[in-house]
Amino acid sequence: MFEAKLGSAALLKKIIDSIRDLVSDAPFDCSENALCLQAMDSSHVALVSLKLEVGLFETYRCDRTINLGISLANMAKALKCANNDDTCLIKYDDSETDNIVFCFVDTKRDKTQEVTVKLMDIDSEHLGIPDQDYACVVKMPSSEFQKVCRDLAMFSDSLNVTCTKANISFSGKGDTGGNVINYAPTASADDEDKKESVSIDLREPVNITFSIKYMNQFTKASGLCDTVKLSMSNDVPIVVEYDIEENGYLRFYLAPKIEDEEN
Amino acid sequence: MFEAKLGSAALLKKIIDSIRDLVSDAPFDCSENALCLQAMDSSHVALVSLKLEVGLFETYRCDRTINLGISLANMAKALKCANNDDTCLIKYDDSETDNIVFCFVDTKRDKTQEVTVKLMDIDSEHLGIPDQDYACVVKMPSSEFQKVCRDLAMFSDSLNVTCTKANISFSGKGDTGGNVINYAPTASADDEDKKESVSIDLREPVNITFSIKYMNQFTKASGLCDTVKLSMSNDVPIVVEYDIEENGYLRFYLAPKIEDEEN
DNA sequence: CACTTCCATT
DNA sequence: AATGGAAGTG
Repeated sequence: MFEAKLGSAALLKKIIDSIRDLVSDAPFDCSENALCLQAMDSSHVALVSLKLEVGLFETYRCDRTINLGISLANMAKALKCANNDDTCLIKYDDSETDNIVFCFVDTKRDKTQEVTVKLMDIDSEHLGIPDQDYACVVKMPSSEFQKVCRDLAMFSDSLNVTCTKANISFSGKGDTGGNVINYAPTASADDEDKKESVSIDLREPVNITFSIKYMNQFTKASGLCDTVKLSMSNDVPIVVEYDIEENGYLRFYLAPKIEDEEN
Repeated sequence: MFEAKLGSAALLKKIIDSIRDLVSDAPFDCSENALCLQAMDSSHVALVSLKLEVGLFETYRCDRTINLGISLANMAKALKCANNDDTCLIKYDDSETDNIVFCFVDTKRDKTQEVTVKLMDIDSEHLGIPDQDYACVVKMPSSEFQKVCRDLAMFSDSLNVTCTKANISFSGKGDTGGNVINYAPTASADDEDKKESVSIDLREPVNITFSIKYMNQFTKASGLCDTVKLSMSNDVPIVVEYDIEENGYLRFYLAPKIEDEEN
């Protein structure tokens, strides 16, 4: 038996909407401490890692570790049935192993809704991702990063990040044009302005290039968190991370492009 | 000579837009007391019945009963020419029997517009629909019913309604999932809350199933009225009714699906 | 947060 | 032409 209740269905909606274009079917790992999901995107280039800790839920009960494979398209359909501030209970009953049930309650309307979604078998290749130290960690407003990616995509297929202590530069170049965007990290470390500012925590300079198409997929999660954290080292996958209400995260991993010298 | 003037073209726009996908050509019965329309949908499964009583019009003149066949696509085109709060005069002149004319006036712009639409011959099979007593009459916010139909369509082709004194339940089930929506009728019969609430007037319990595709067509009329009335008896066509400003109605009739037992 | 409208897509 | 998504308004 697994049962977990979210105060509002909106959160889960946002999460699923931001990964469903990347991953069509995903295994949810339900355990005592958290609800997790890890999956490669369909072309096996990017990795999505989601963690929703117990603290996010109003109630949480997980009798035994279990893995539930779900079509995210169907899950999105189910969540679309909820109003944003409906309560959302996720329920899996061991006696009814084919399905997962989402119960939405709108108390002010005396309305109850039980949406059932069929489960599926997914071989969950739980990739151990090493927690590693990165040469450079940048935090910036997620809407700002979203715009950077959108703007660079105008002319380019790839996004180059060059970061020093004094500056972070995003750039892209294509046949018909190019674009370079620079941010100086905000001097004041005031927590006040933090949300609006770009901060750079740098051990050594970084110069690294990614497919912008995937980046633009990732930034669909911008609504989850005001701030995005980019963790980078040369020649290592970037981590694009959105915190979820202090009790979880949605992380995207993307390997750098191998630069074809002059081609 | 037939001449009837509506205070705003918006009303007629809404009406035509909500039935034009169901019925492509329709006969308007103009008589002394009302402008009526009855038509089967193109696949002869659903019936649309519209009545616009004299009270809806600012002026109304109908010398003799007459039937005007119109392509609703063309009528929609004509109405699209009007601003929503233009005045709308519908005019048919016996000396010009090929056409109907819509005159739109935007007084604050001193703008006048005459749109002429060609008439067509339609054999109007005026089906006498018996006024009957239904086992169950439910009133609920039309937007709510619209959402119910939309949500059920996510996983199912059909909508089952089960209604008792204490509860109304809409449900649907498909291969990949299902959905059950329950409403407890609002206890307070306060007219105040009436718009927000679900009311059930039940003589005997009902359990009946319909094609959701047609229901979703019907609910396009939700903008006409805050409340929808569902009149049901087992094995009898449902009536989905939207009142039009206390002086008319738009009703949809749909025969129940014959349940294939276990298949 | 929800509704409405508009735009883009299939 | 219809559906679904996005944006702006109340």
